[in-house]
Amino acid sequence: MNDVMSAIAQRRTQTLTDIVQDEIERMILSGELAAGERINEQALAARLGVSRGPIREATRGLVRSGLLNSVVNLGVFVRQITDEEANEIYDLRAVVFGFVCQRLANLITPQQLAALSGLVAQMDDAIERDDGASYYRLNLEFHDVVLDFAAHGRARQTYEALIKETHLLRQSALSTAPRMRESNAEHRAIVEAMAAGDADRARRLAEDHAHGGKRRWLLSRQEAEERKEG
Amino acid sequence: MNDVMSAIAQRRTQTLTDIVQDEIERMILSGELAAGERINEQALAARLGVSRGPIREATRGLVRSGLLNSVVNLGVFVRQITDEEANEIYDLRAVVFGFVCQRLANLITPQQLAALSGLVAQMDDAIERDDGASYYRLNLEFHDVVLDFAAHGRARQTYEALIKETHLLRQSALSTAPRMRESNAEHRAIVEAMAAGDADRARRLAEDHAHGGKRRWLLSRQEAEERKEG
DNA sequence: AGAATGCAGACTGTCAACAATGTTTCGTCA
DNA sequence: TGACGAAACATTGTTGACAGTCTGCATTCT
Repeated sequence: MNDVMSAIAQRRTQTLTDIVQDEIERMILSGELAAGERINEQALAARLGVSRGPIREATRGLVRSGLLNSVVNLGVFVRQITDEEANEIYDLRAVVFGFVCQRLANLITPQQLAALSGLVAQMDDAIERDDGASYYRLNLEFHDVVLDFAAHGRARQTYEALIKETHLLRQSALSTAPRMRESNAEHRAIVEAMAAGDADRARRLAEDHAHGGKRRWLLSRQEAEERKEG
Repeated sequence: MNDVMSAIAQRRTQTLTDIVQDEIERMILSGELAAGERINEQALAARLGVSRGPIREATRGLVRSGLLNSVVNLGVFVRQITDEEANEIYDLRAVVFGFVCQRLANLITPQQLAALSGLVAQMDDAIERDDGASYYRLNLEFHDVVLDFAAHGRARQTYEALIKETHLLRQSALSTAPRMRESNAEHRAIVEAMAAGDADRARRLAEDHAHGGKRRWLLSRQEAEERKEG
């Protein structure tokens, strides 16, 4: 019964194009589609059991949001991000996250502060247990919750679009314990600035934290290169 | 001869969908399509002499970039921006413009400084001549040039997307002389901060300037309301 | 042997038709 | 007269087919 309801509701609010778009997005972010790879319309249409129309409409949207790029008469490809573009994306991420934290510092409630502190504590635990997977998940949740609390829809939207693009980098998310410790210390400092109601400091720390993310990315990439060469 | 070349080049780089997309975007930004208005696929297809396929693909892209929104089985509509959304967009614009000016302050050349100063002077002239149209054009050019000089593709892209969204507000661009003077004084201050190499100050001034844009928008809207009531 | 040409297959770009959904009009009944 | 229902119309969602373009390979010519 509930299935039927949800199926109908689904059908009422989602078109095939929407479903296909989500699916392609998922395939890209999960790495199922590698950067630079071409999307074969016919093959994908056959696999999903739809015609090429919805596929083409879906890819159009993803082209516009930067996940794909399109070449006339050749098709659409999963976007390959250059180092320079990655740098720029990180820059903007830092700026937007800084803004969000500045804003949140001015309107955060004690309950929200407790929630953020709790997450930081949980991340500390995960580091002690050397549980990288949990840390990764909690880290995502921390940023997600901050975006939620800041209650700024457009900032959230922009930030999430940027995050999706960085996912195109397919960077090894694995991080060493020292790096996780460093990152979480920055989290704690941000929360403390918010607790003190020091919006400017919260902003500066948040920007530094995001830039730290770029630095840690560059480091882990460099190490990967060295492993490959050695 | 050159015509042939360009015609082929056109065909090589632009598909019908691209052309339609540009056209719809133009129609929205020029006000030809009002906010909230529905886009009739058949009618538009007939007018442009194409089939509905390219129209649908084009609208999909514009939905993704926020200029249109789509309702299943009803069609796509020119997006209507609420006051809250407009506020949020102005917030982000300020943040991005601040970042751009901060960056530019660190790498601007004497020639570029001279170019910006020149624009500020021209705007002063336009104000003295009470030439609102010229001021409007020069103001756009000033921001455009700043974005250019800053050489940050992603920031430019994000900023321009935000600008397009604010165009959905269809605000009377007319501005009074005192307001233009205020705005241009802010321009001059930004350029001076850049000349001094004071990136932090340039950033702060640029953010204030963008927030001033929001304030001036609210004022002119309020006046419009009062005119309507009175 | 190497370069140019022609051909076949695969794929994208575009279109027209069909199916499903929403809206309006008009007639009927209380 | 006004509310209700059904049929006609308009519009979107989806599909399959056709035309144009690109790629790779075989063939031909030098």
